[in-house]
Amino acid sequence: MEFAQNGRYRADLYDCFSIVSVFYINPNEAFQMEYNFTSIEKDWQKTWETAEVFTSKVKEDMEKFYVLEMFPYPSGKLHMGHVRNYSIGDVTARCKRRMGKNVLYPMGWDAFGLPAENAAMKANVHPANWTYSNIDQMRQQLKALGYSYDWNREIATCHPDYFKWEQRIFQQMLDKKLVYRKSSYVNWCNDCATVLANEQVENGQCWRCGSEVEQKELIQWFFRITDYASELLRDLDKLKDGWPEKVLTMQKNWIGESHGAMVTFRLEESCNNTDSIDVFTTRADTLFGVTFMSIAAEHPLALELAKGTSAENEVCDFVLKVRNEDKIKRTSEDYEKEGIFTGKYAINPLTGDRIPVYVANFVLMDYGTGAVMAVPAHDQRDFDFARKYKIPLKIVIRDQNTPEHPEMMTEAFVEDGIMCNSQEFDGTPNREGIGAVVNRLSNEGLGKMTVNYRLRDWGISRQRYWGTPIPMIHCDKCGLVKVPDNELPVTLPDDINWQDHKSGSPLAAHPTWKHVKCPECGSDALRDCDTMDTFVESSWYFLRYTSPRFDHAPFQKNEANYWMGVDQYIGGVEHAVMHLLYARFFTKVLRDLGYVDIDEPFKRLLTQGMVTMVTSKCENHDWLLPSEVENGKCIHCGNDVVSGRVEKMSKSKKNVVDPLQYIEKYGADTVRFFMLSDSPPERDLEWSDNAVEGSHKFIQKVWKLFVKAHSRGYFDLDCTPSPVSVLKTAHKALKKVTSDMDRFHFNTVIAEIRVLFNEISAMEPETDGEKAAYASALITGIHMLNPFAPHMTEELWKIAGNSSMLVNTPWPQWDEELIKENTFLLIVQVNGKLRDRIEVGVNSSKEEIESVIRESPKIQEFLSAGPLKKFIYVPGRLVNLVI
RNA sequence: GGCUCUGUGGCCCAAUUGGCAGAGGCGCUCGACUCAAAAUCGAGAGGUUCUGGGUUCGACUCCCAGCAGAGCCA
Repeated sequence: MEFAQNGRYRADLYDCFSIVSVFYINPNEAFQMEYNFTSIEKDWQKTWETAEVFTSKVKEDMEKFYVLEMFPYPSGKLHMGHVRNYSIGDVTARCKRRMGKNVLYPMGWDAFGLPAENAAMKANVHPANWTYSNIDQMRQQLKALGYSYDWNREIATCHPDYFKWEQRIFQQMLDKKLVYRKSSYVNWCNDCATVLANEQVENGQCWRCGSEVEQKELIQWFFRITDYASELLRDLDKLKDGWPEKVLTMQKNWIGESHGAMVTFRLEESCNNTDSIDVFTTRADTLFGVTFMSIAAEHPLALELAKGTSAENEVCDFVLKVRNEDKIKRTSEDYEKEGIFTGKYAINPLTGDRIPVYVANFVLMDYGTGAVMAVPAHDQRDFDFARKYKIPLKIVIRDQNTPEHPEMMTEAFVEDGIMCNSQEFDGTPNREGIGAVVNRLSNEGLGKMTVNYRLRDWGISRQRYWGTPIPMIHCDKCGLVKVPDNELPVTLPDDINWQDHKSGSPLAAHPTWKHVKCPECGSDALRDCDTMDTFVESSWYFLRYTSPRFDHAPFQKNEANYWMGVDQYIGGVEHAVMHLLYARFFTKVLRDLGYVDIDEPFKRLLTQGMVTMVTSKCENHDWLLPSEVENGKCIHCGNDVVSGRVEKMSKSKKNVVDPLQYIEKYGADTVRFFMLSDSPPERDLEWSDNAVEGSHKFIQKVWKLFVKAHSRGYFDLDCTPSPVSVLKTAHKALKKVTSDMDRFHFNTVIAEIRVLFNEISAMEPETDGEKAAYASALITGIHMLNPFAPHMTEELWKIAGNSSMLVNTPWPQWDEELIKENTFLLIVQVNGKLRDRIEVGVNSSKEEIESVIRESPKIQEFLSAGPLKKFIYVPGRLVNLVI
């Protein structure tokens, strides 16, 4: 039976299979012959689910493989970034499964967070209802894509059975002194009465209400991640084979280890019971050049020092002004450096010089001790500051070009040189001087070598509703008391007045929720009304997946030890620092709490590129959706549309397409196939309707080839395939595909599969042996295509007469004998330039090759031109004659 | 300003250890089919591998300098 190859047939495919096409073929066969992706995909999804083929269990005798994608926030709508992320993961999972690994491939929801509260305010729908209904929608969308998740392990972090254990972990961390409370400055919106994350501050204003954001000092809960700074840095080494270099670098920079010295500067007169200020410096060699000191506006002494001096009011104004400024702005290069003299002096520990103490706007409390020794002659920022405020400079390192007098300097001297004006250290190269100076300080009890980290402790308090309640109680008599074990989880109250935007934390504003009896003394007490940063939930969810319904602990140790670590983690590079660092931290903490025996959660990490698309702009209607552009014109006004840059798909630029529409139009297999076919996973992928169309055509072509072979009975032949070219191509492809799969080169895998099907479609088999070879090549092709287009290949597998499921069928093995070549095309170069190609035997010796070459007329020409100086032979590839 | 990554036909991208620059897709041209078009099938064109140096018998690949873009940090 031939397939109708006219326009109407194809149009029918597009119109979702009107009955017309059935008239071309036998009605009984029509059902199974049509590529009706809608029903094929639905049927197989149901079959897989019923047969529980993706359910995973610990099998000690099998090698495990844990594939994980960064779980989504349940916004309710899948976008192309998700589709790409999960398609990469699913191909990996399906492939490893068929290669004999015991695969764990779970999915769940990062379900706490602000959008649910915004929805509650806007639409008066409870955050829980909003979230769970979004989850239902998204789960359905994921299922429609045919991802092979073990849905039995699904978790939602907003479920009490999940955050109960987070509360337990919090309390255990508290016992281990890994949790503490301290006062710190936060972005605060007065109107919304809440803390804002840095990314919620836009141009110094609240992203939601637009009012001015202030810096407010607030008591907050912190995780002592700095206790693990050194291990987090050191263990990056264990990841260097499996993680992208750039992520490792980013983490390393973020932790920011620097070796230096802590130096104590005595205050001339003690202040507020403090008689010294500590500074951290990596440049102890410049200590003799210190001419002033700068402290942060947030430094506890900033206001105290000026008390009682004539400058008190001015300093106070300045400090308060600076404290309200955005921290990111304060560290930027073009920020105007300002400061004010507090009127007090510190003493240089080595020279005894009086050092004026300034408050400076560019010094942050977050780094080091919040106080820095200023060496204007050898630090550009200090230099600028000193010039501005007419503070003297002192040169303590010089080379031959250093001017005699500091006044002659036009910029700071930051190079290495020889120390001068430095007492006994004069003449010492400054690098050596660092250790020598610290030695003296340490002998005199005024300083010591120390390691400083840029990494700060992790502030986890959020004055929000939709998060994990902090399981603590404040009692006037007993202080901070843990909520007893048998009262966990502390759950959220349901009856919140969402129309009241102004009362800040909904938990604090709730009339009854916070009022409890102290578990220790029974007197009236208050619940802690903060909830945890949602990054906490995502810091251990991969462990919960290993025993998601376990109800005696966060997870079961033996299950976790079997499945962990994650063999392949896949997600966006935007989580390169925060999430991945927090998850690494939590893993180490849980290890130290005895829950699991691993040091690192993610063995291999793949950061997938973005899905990009060209942007379109109309001068009357601004950015346009792809659907608002027709033939280069705006559909609203007919003006020419200007195509902008290819950028990450974003709602603001409107260069977005909806995955669901494409699934409906082309099927999940086509969409998945396209997501992986063009670019390697770690690079950006440009969305193009034409290319998607191309993927669909290929999928259809495979279908048609297969159906044709089936109708001609090729799959029923009981004879040995002839070793024809197409069979050889199939086995070669299989070999390359198998190895490229491992390297995540899915785009080259797909290219290889296309090559095979191109050759198959060009072949007209005649003998039974050829027909059998043809069928065998098709089957091999289906095997390789299966992880990418699982539904269609499963259907074809069935059509070919198999009663088993392809998902359960082991990955095929190529026949090395079949792909072995006896000869190869030898490249002959003369002086590096290609001059001839000669077919030679694979096992030819160097001598045989040389004599063959000498017979080549083309080469003889060159040989006669001069003596052969060198004969280079690369076995199996080429020779190069140097003449 | 520092660090990292990327740069190959018009476009997305291959090229495994330094060894023939081209696998695959999109687009384009031509042909077959058609009254015509679409689709399908077949054929084909298309190059300073970002630039300039260096190492080498030989460089897309390694090194140095620069340019452009992206990311991270300051």
